[in-house]
Amino acid sequence: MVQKNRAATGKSAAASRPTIKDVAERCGVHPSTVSRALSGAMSHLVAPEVAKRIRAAAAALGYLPNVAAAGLRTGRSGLIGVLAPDIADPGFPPILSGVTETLAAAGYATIVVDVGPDPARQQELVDRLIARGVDGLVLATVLLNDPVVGHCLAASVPVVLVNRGDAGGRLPAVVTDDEAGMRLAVDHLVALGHRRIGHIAGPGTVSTGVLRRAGFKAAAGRAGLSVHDIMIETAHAYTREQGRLAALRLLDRKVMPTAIVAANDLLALGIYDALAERGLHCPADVSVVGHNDMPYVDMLSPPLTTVRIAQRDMGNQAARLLLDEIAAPAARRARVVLEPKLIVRGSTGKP
Amino acid sequence: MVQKNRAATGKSAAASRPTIKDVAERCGVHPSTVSRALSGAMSHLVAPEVAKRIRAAAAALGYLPNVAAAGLRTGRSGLIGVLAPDIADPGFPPILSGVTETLAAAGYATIVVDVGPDPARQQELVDRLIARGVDGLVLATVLLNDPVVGHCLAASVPVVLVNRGDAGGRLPAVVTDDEAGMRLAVDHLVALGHRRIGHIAGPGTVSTGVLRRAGFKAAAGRAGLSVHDIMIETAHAYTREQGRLAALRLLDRKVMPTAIVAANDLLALGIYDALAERGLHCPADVSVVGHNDMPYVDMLSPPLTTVRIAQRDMGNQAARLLLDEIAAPAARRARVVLEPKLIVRGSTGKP
DNA sequence: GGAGTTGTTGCAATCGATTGCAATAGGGCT
DNA sequence: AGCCCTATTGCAATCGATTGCAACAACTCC
Repeated sequence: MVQKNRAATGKSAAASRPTIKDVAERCGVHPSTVSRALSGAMSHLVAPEVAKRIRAAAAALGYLPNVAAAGLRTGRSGLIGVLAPDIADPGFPPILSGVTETLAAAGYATIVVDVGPDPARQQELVDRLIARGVDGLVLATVLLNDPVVGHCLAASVPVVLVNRGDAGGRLPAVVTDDEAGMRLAVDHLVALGHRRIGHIAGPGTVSTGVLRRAGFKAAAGRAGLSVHDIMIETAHAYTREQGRLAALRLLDRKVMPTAIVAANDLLALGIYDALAERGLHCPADVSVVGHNDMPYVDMLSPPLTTVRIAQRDMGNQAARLLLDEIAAPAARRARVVLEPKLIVRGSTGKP
Repeated sequence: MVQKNRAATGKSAAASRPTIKDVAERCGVHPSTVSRALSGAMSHLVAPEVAKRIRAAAAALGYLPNVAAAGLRTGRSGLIGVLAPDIADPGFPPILSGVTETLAAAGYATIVVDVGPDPARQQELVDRLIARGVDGLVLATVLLNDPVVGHCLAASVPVVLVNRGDAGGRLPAVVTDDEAGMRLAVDHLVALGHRRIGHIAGPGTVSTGVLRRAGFKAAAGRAGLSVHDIMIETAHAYTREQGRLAALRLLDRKVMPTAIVAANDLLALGIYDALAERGLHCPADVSVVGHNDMPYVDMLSPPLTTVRIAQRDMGNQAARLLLDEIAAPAARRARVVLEPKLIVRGSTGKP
């Protein structure tokens, strides 16, 4: 009687959604039959006419299968965790967009978590995601020697790195060719006639920081610049403000560079700030090259010359790699390296 | 023997994480005791010394409670679904950041879903989230008369709207005072001496589109402008490209406006594009005012004068509202309206 | 010394769906 | 007519954690 009542009340029965049992009762069949009829893989086991009746009843009741309950039984949650350094950083959304696009197409939902500055917190967040039963992890946050890598390996949960790699190459990753990107930037400046070139490097703890710095030095050497021609300052974080501070340090040196290559567009924004502060003009006094080609840098004054990396594509590929790994956990650790491209705009000119 | 083996093998036992049962066996107690010891609310029911032993064993095993299983029993998942119009739109991340910040502090994780253009898809995505057992929903995507509102009401799942409202005010929402924002913009331009002012309105299907358009008209009237002084073009979407097209329509009229107010910063970017295309200069030929103060519009050329809305705060308040609603489903439908602020930069000047 | 507390712990049902196995019915075959 | 095979369905265990209820011990109090 009670059930009858509940069924009759229908949706006004507040929080309690209809379950597979309600559908079964309404059709006079066993819950397992309903499960099979709605399942896709097992639906060939149920008579077509009965299946149709069940689908109709499910629709009429507004039945939605409880994914968590199914996941408990099957051991797969259909959830993927994504660790982001900072969602508000305009460089990240395109990557995320690519990741979710590919994962959604494969039936996965994504939980995005902002890590913040504390790396210890990162480990805890990974645990929280594992506790939620994620089927895999995308990390856009790893440091070069990050304990979280070992942690993930120990937990034997499928993981891919995106945008940043780890030192040992112990996990599959999708990154860009950081050294090639810097070579594009330096060669462009040298071709314009620059010889005193500065570099604002990213933090020494992340792969893009050290690889782009190394790429800068290598490219300068290959172009025939001496160690006295180049000057490097390190930004302590990939932020506009840290870019400004590092740029000021560069501009206050005895001999000022005629061009500056930033490891990141956000740092380049900071260079613009510093130049304005010193009353200098770009590109007349100092040329500036960014890195990443984040959205809308073509609207800056002057439009930013920068190294474009295929962020959305990076996200797509990372997702695909993760799906592969979920399907075949034994698969080899892949490392995809994407080619960057120089986009010349108005922030670079002859010295 | 088998269990013993598995326990001894420890973490190398591949996919199978330790369960509450493993912890219980290791301590020689019943699983329910472990649950209580680790629970927080029920931990006062277990002897302190036993609790300590249990916590130690849990840590040693690397035990993480299976959130999905707990949720199945308790009926709460600790998940909140967020529907976004477009993660890549730079106006959205600050809102999202505020939402997740407040929700994370309350122990909730968020699933962010990009809706895309198709509204029917939105309904399906809501269903998918409900099937995942979300405890609440944040919608940043609703149209003025959106069927999804009724859908959510029928499903009796806690919901708040953010940034955009619905026509009937049937759901709690956190929005900005769109009409006040337009008044700020129009008054500023009129004070500078402008009389022929154009407006690029957002789509007529979303609240910000119609309210800002109405606010523009009202402000113009109040400032003494006649209907012949003002001219309005509608953008079919909040994108740079649609802004460009609408701006071109405005610039090609017989009498050109000396200033244009955009319903959105992205549309304002499109105005910049259109001006460049026609060889016009801002603010010398045409002044431009944006709306939202999205990140880095201060770096544009010229820096954009715009109406700032407190996006992060908006996200925070929306999350808080949702938490209230989850705690007390019967609570009254609140509507929080935030005050916008005019940020004057270089894109506006005398006509 | 017996009754009544208080503090701890175990038992077993439960959440909703999935799936291997058993059971049934009906058809075709010899 | 009897047997086997196949198609369809039901049964019951299971995933991992939570929680009301019962059981039990130690202790207090009269």
